[in-house]
Amino acid sequence: MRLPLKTEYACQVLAQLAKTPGPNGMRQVDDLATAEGLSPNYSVQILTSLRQAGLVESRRGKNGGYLLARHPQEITLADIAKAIEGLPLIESSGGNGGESADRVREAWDRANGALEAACREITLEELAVTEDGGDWVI
Amino acid sequence: MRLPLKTEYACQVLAQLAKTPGPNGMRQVDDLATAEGLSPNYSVQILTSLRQAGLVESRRGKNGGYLLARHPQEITLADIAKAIEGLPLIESSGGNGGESADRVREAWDRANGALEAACREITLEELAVTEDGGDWVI
DNA sequence: TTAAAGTTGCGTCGTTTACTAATGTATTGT
DNA sequence: ACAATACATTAGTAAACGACGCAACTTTAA
Repeated sequence: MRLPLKTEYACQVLAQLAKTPGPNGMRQVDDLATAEGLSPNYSVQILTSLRQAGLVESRRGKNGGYLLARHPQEITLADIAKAIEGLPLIESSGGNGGESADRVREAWDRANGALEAACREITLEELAVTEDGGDWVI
Repeated sequence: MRLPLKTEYACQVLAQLAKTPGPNGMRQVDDLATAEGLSPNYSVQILTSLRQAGLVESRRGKNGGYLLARHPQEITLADIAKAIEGLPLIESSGGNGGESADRVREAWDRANGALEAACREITLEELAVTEDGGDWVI
């Protein structure tokens, strides 16, 4: 199965935000989009999802922009994927009434659980490592 | 992301085969398809993929059918998914040249590794438990 | 007040998925 | 040998989904 591009883009945009130091590290859409090779229009839609999920905050009007809602260590791949796609990460389709359908679904549910656990251990901080070691300040 | 129906169906068909006792437990397409609520035609395509991956064997002609190529304990969700979709289980899309694209991909590669490991621990035997405890004989 | 910036919703085009159908090929009972 | 049976392969297709682009609206700083 393919990881949705939107989820990948969300990770990139957040990584970019995480590289912006300080609690007032605000960045504008065009800036983020350019740095990650995305269209500004689509980036907006992604950032909107992230805001609705509480991962970023926004300021409107002149000098507006986006900033992380919490420390990069407190944002995981699971959070990001949930914000974009919702949980579960792997969703099994309907169930067709076949004899083994329920058992198959249970098995994949367990696989999904393992994936989610792994994603909860991978934080935004790892995605935002910059070559000069510049780091987030409280 | 959605687990492809085809993968789910493959699990169901294999579970059905695993319920057929004995090393000569052969089943015909129509039989398998009916038990799992699938169309015979589509089931054939799935079974063909499974055969090409070496998970089942087939006999043509009168009294033909399908049977497992090895013991249910030796067939895992990872094997099945690989047969239908190929590895990796989670494939990240291209990479757009963005600043953080590589790091994001690495992170999801690790998540994929965890998922694959979990899928290697879930065997066909668990999918084929029958109420009367009837079991596979060598 | 005006220009800059985020917000929202709609539309659309291309790809993928989940099939159906038709035709081919191998095996076996008689 | 032959016909019935069952697997094999390929082509085609309709619906759903993903990945955007566009346009109109709202908020805010200067």
